[in-house]
Amino acid sequence: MSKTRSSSAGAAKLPELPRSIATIAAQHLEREIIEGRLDPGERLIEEEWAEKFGISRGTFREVLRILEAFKLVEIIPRRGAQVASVNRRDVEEIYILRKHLFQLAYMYATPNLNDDALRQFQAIVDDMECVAERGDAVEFTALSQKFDELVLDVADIARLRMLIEFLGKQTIRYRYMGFKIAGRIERSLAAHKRILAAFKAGDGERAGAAVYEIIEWAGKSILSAAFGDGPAEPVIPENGRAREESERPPRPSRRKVG
Amino acid sequence: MSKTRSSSAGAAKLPELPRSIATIAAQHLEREIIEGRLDPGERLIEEEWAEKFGISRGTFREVLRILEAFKLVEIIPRRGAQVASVNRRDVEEIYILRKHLFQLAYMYATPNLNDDALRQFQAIVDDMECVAERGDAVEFTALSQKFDELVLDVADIARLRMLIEFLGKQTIRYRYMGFKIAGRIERSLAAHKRILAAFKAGDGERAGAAVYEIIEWAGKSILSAAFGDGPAEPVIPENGRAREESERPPRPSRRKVG
DNA sequence: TGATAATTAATTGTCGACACTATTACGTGC
DNA sequence: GCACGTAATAGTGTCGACAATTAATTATCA
Repeated sequence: MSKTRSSSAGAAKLPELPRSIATIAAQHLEREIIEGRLDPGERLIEEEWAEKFGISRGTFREVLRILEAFKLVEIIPRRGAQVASVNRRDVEEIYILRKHLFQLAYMYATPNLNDDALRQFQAIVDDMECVAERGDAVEFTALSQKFDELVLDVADIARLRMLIEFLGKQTIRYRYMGFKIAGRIERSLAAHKRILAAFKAGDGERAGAAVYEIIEWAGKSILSAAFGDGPAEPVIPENGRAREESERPPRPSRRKVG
Repeated sequence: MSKTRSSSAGAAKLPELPRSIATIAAQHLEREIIEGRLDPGERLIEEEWAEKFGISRGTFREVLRILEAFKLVEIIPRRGAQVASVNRRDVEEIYILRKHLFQLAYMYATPNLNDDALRQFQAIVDDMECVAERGDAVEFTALSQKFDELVLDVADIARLRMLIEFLGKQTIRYRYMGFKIAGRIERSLAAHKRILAAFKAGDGERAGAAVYEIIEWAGKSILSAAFGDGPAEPVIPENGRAREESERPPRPSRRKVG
């Protein structure tokens, strides 16, 4: 539904340009990584995966390059590729940016809202309310994402969507943890109600502030859920400042087990 | 100097991991595109360029994938790659985001400032003042970029830098136009003085507001310089909203001339 | 027994070739 | 002269093979 991104009206019917095999394979591997079926740091052996996808190594190499650009895999020259790992600091960073970017999206969306869009937002919030009673976290998250998607459609800044997607892909693994966080649904629902009200009032500032807050809260929750509490890793720079490679699997071991 | 990004202290001495040939070639082609030596829409024939770089087509294909991720080339399956084109709306978008992202950078940098960093900023502004008297736009721009780089170092949010770079690469072609804009140096110099003062006062808000303004102004100037005035292309959607592919070279013609 | 050096195996880097497709150029009929 | 269909050609899609390099294993020596 949000896949084709043909949000509102039964819009466009682009010629649906054929996607290259590399792109398709990239999307598949991306899902594997994003949805956590592959562990961070896990090696991605070209021949192995090429065979899995039924493509040649050369083509799979393109796949790796694509995913490298999204920071989903790390390519170490002459040593191979591995699933990118995300440490605590990375998640902190991403959530800092995420909250600001969504704030922008919601702010820029507001003046573009029309009655039709407002109705759609209202419908989603209604659904949320319904789902919240059941306590269905998975479905609630889907609705929340639908809401965000629609906002991005309305904001109509293609690159803003790209930036958010770029960051989002790197944290979905962790966002799934959000399911279990106590009070998440209630908070999020309340936030969305506030946002909807702000939308109706044409108050972009307030809408933006509301997402900002809820994302900030979500970020903190996920951080403590995933990495335990404490104000970020102690981060004791060796010489002034050199976090960077602080935490990394010792080295991709050649054989899985032996 | 800003190349190695070893900002302040004579930091780190990472093993300087060897870069793959594809990465290097990608950087070269990137420069060609970014610095405007290749026209937007120009076809990039694999064999041709592979030979130019002394690499094989397969490797150049990786190059194309890398640059595609940065939106510097467009790959149309079964039809080939071409230098990405940027229309007026793209530039508008990019500048909207650019000003917000830099605002963030400057805001987040402020609390991290120490005396050493402040001295460096002071030095750059001094240089700027000097260069401004000569009216050397090129050198002034270099200093301005150095200033930005340093801010990003201090802000210390790796992904913020990435996002800014991502957007920046797509507009350098146009930013060069900024050289010629009347009053640019004076305005920019004044802005940087304000920023420096804000930094010294530890006032991130003010610093952020200052960059925001100067970038907004720069964006507008470049827009009118590059595309003429008028409030964005008329953008008359065919069916609700479908700008997207509005303006694009008719199709990459097979042969250059005939 | 522990450390170091030679050997072996696994995996990446790179290339050249062939198959396939889309675009152009040409030719035929109306 | 124009529309349509057909042949030629440029260029991409894909593959398999070989060379180079790194990491793991074994052998050697103190």
